[in-house]
Amino acid sequence: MSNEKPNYFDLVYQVVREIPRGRVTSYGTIAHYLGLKSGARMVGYAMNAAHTMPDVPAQRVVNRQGLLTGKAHFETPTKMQELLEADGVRVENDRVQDFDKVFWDPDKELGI
DNA sequence: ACCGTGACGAGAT
DNA sequence: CATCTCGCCACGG
Repeated sequence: MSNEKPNYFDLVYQVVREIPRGRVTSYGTIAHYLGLKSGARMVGYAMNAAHTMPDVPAQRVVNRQGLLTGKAHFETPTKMQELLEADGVRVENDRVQDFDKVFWDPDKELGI
């Protein structure tokens, strides 16, 4: 049944919108939450098109190391860091400080 | 219709 | 411990 194909892009946007201000998460975490074990790339690619979607704080999504790998895709290379700092997240040398403290886990926060 | 590429991650060597 | 390779889905050429 389920003739509908799972549109992961949309699912990713839904999750990203739930990220609270001052928190961040990783591509792989979102992917895992959606059931994609190794679909982290998909999440990143979805973010590439996120600028077409409103209310999608892509700056709150970083890689597993807490690095702002996608900063180059923002309006300006420093925009991502500025947005994060505006959220209250400390960023230094393109890396989120206290990453484990500001980390937002959907499995934990939203529940499974 | 086919192939390559892409804001990543985990496992293998 | 560092490096390499494969896998995941979608989209462009």
